Amino acid sequence: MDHNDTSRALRLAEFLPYRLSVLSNTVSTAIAADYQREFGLNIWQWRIMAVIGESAGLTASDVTARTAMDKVAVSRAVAALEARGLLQRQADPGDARAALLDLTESGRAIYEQIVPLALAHERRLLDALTEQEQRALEGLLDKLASTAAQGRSLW
Amino acid sequence: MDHNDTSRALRLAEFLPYRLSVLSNTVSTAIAADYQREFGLNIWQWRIMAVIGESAGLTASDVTARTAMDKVAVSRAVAALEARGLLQRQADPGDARAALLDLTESGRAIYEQIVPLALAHERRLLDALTEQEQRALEGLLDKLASTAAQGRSLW
DNA sequence: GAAATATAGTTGCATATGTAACTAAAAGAT
DNA sequence: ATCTTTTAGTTACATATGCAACTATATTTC
Repeated sequence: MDHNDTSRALRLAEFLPYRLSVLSNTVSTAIAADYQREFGLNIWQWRIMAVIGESAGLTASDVTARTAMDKVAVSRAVAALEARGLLQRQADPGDARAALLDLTESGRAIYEQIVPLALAHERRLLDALTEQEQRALEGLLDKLASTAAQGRSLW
Repeated sequence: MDHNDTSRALRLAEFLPYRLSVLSNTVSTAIAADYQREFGLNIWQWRIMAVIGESAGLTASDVTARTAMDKVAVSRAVAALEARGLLQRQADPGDARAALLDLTESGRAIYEQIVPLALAHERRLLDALTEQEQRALEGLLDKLASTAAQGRSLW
């Protein structure tokens, strides 16, 4: 049975999509628990704070495009952040349907606290790899992501 | 700003946990849509069929241990598969609480059809990589998974 | 410059998922 | 042997999520 033979047996533990899913879930769950405990934020709220903290004045649509979240998830997370006073909406002068999003002062304060935590999580993972492996990982993830995304549009 | 400096800025698009999550979701969503359309199975049902197809006679607990699913998810997916006649439970002679799970004939028939599809999905991803990159990926995923899992127990 | 079409964002509803509580059987302790 | 604790699996409930329908504004077409 050849390695490329698609008629070979399938072992779940070795199946790439399964492994990616388990790895991603393990990582995300650990981080999510952390942010929930420390700041009462879920993953989606945190993602939005991350992109707005990085570039203020984006609209919800911009956020949707940059976070791989759907617009409903963005809408809900933005509403929750606004309700908590971490984020504010400003009328978009050029488009009355849209709103420009910014962190409030207290949102910014939390953002400044989260970033180092997030980077520490990432670092803990990357520290298990050599410099060379880290670079290899970058490249592999890029390739896989673009291959996977391609498929999506073709089907 | 040094690459190892945790006080550096955070860019979501380059943040490893985020990239893993997006990649895993893209892959899983594509596969899930496929299995849903072709066989009416969701990811969890498919995972259970995969492990039972691979080793018949496991209990739900065994499945829980091998699939990184929680026992409630396993219970529900097993119930759904049984209701559709794809899987059957047999009393465990040694433990009256447990049941031994097996694919039915029609379950087995579907299993035989899914395996090549699943492998084709995997192959499409891996074909974007050289042989060497594929081996590197294996190793990196192993390292990351074990590092991530370690964290989980410590926290 | 209407009418038709597309886009930004929200809401409602149906389903999925996670946590905790539960039942029944096993295993361990005294 | 009985009492206690653990384990297998299910059920109930509360919350999260995804999809479709909706409102309001922009954009395009004729």
